Amino acid sequence: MQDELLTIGRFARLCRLSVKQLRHYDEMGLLPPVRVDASSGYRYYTPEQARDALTIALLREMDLPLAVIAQALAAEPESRAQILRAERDRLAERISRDQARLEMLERLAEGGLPGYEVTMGREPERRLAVVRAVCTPAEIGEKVEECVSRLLPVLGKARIAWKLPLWALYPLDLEERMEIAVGVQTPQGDGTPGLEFEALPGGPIAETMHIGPYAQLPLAYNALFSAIHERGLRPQAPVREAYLVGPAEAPQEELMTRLIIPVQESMA
Amino acid sequence: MQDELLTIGRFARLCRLSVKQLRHYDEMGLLPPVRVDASSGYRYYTPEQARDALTIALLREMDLPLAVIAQALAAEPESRAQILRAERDRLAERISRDQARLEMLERLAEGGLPGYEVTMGREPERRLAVVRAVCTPAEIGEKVEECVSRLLPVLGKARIAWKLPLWALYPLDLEERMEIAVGVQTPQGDGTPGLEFEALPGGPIAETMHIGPYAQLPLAYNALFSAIHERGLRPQAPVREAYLVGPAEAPQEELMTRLIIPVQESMA
DNA sequence: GTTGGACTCTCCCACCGTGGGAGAGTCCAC
DNA sequence: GTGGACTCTCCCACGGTGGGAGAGTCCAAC
Repeated sequence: MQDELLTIGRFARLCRLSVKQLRHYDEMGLLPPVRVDASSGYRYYTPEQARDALTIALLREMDLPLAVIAQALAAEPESRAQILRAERDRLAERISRDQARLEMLERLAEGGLPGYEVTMGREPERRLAVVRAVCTPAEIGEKVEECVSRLLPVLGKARIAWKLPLWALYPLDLEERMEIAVGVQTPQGDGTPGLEFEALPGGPIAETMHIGPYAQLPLAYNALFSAIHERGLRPQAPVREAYLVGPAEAPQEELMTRLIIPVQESMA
Repeated sequence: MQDELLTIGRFARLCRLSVKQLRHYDEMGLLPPVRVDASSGYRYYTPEQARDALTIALLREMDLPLAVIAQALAAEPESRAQILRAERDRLAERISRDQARLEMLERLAEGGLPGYEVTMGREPERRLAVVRAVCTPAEIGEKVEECVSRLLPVLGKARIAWKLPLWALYPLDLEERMEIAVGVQTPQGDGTPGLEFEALPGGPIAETMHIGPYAQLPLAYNALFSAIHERGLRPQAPVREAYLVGPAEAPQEELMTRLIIPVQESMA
């Protein structure tokens, strides 16, 4: 008795979808009714279509875009699994982003925005031995780690004396292609292969201390840049981070990072 | 020197916002420029406005709606913290929903949709002693637990003999106000205060077995309803779940739940 | 002065998925 | 054949952002 045709309203109730949704899925070719009456335009569905409709509802529940669902429904099981895995990864990434957001929001809600004390001061000249990398804003964490694990062996092999803390240098703007540098202060090492040098000029800077996970650094930068702009100063690249207490020495919550941004009087 | 005025482009670069965004925030009154040239319409910002702009950027980064950001900026610190806490809760809830989605997607990607074997069969008549509750789809889990912890003491006190498994009954449609029932099969107990009785008629049913967390039940229902509709049958309320292995006996991954939906030949 | 290039303005349209509502037409049971 | 429930199409709304058209403005270099 499968030939029985269902009007859109009935079919919608069966599948827990709205009539609007079904019409939309028809329009976009995702789930066309088996029959559309030529004169009245009425859509008619068969009960067998409930399988696809339910699957659509299920995948929508998981927030897959309709376009992706369309692909998945049309694909062979293997490439369908491929698509679903890709969506799973997308979702997993969103969750981890949201986790970071949640922790920041937590901190904001508890401590309020004024949680950071920004100090204007002067930095001495420093000469850093660095290694460099290019990355997107999202990759910063891993790239810095990678840089550290490239840097330390080179320093060791060349028997270069250096002192903590580790430093990292960043451009002022978070672009899709940012060049970063990770290094340590040292007077030695000229000409060591794999090593480059960065002369950080001394001068006026704004700084603050961030205590907590690196994912919450944006809070500190918010305070820092606010303070700089409010004073009518201009930030100067590169932004410098000094890792006073790093992940090897303490848990996430106790990491200490000193953030330094060189500034220049804007008009003077 | 704070009186220096910035054009929208400069200001946008300062705050890592796009010109479009700034114009939008102006239109909606969230961040109006200090000065708008009457004849040219040019917007001019002061460096002090960077604080608000950066805060907006920060909160947007955490996905707060602009309307909420506007509230938060305008509010006193205490009610601001209130707002942020509310947003935090919203985000936390989204994360947990996404977690459930992720697990389902995982299962879908690995096992594929055909992971469920649906059996058509017959159920005998059953008489359940139940307690009832009203809830939204999201609350089902906790409400069922609560029902169980209401049910068992009543049964114990009234010295009613009953047998496992625990059953739950649900309406066919997941509405905002769903009435659910949780109970056990027993021939006794008439008139016990706090206890109601539900006579489940025997007859044709469709069933499947779900193994895994309750958050993944939608997958099983998808298969179950698909099978029912494909055969041209009509599901009959109430949907029955039998908790063969519950959370007290096994970890999440090993929970066993039997899903039963009574059916009726659609035309016969 | 004038010119050119970088900037800005406003206005409209697009995305995504869904819902609301208008106004007209259709189905079916009584 | 009539009423009520259903369906149709078409447009607009939400959120926040971006793209692009076409016109106007600013400022520095010549």
